[in-house]
Amino acid sequence: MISSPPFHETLDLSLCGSMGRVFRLCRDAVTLAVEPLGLTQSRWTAMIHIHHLKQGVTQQELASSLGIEMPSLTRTVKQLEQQAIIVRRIDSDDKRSRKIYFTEQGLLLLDALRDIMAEVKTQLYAELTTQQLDTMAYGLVQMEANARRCISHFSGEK
Amino acid sequence: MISSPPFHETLDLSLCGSMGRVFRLCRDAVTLAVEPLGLTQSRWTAMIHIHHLKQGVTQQELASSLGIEMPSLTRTVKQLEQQAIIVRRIDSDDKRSRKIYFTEQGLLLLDALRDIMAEVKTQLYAELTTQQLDTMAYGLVQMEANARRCISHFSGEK
DNA sequence: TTAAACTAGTTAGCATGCTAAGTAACTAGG
DNA sequence: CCTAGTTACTTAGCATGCTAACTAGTTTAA
Repeated sequence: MISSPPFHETLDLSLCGSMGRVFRLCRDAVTLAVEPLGLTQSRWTAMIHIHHLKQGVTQQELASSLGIEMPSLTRTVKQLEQQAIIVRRIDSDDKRSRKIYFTEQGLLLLDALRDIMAEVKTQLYAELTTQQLDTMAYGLVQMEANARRCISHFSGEK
Repeated sequence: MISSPPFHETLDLSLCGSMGRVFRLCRDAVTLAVEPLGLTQSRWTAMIHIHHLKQGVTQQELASSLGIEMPSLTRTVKQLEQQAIIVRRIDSDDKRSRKIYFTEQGLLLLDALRDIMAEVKTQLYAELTTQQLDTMAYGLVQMEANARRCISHFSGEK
């Protein structure tokens, strides 16, 4: 157990630097594993979210699920469409929004992706107990709330 | 306590997506708070690390401390030098390496920065016990090791 | 001692996040 | 019904991470 030095000493330095580094490494691990499928990080992440949200999701909903802004998503969905992994159809009820569906080819790719991800995930969570993972999840949720409060505090102050 | 649903359900979706999102939010919180100082995230992060590593640190050492690659750092130190926050001097013992020092102006800025960061840090860690923070730190260290192993596994396989 | 290998740093160009500002479609108030 | 505001999406351009490939010192070994 790496319990000393404690968090506020180990990570004080970079504050959230460790989180960013671990995030990039995990991302790279998956991206490397799915490389044979020709997907980048933003593309495989989006595919997984589309799958969980069910097909016919709007870009707005997808962006929100991914926790990114619309312009960031626009680029990714355009690429997925160019690769013929998804198609976008204008919603007949609201012609502003575009609903996303997997193509047949996209569905095949999704299956392959999910198999590989299950494998990688096991490796990334190795040596961590469910309880530790839960504590981390709780901490992340709490820090997210704290950060949002902090951001509105400082931007309101301006 | 947000203990249900557990980690592997809440975060399965994005795998490390939450981490990335929280990381970006924390970063934005600090960057917003230090905005009056005219610093971007990469610049204030580098300043804090230079401070902890002591002046005269090489770019190599700094990049390693930040957990980023040399080319990423090159851009940042160049900007810090342009802003007259640091100076770089060629090491007389090894003319390839450039050692980094704060200017007087840079030291003043550093003090202001550290004051603000102490404040923000308190807000970001609010509602989290030392034990929870330690568990998170431990988890991050473990996941970092897992990810590195995973990456070498998959790149070796090619 | 001199050629090969390594190391510190740079440059160029990609991936992915963002904000600001624009367009087109929908909604609500007069 | 028309204007004003809102909403979904796009475009343009910045910030920061990366890899690949270069320069120029340093080290190693024949």
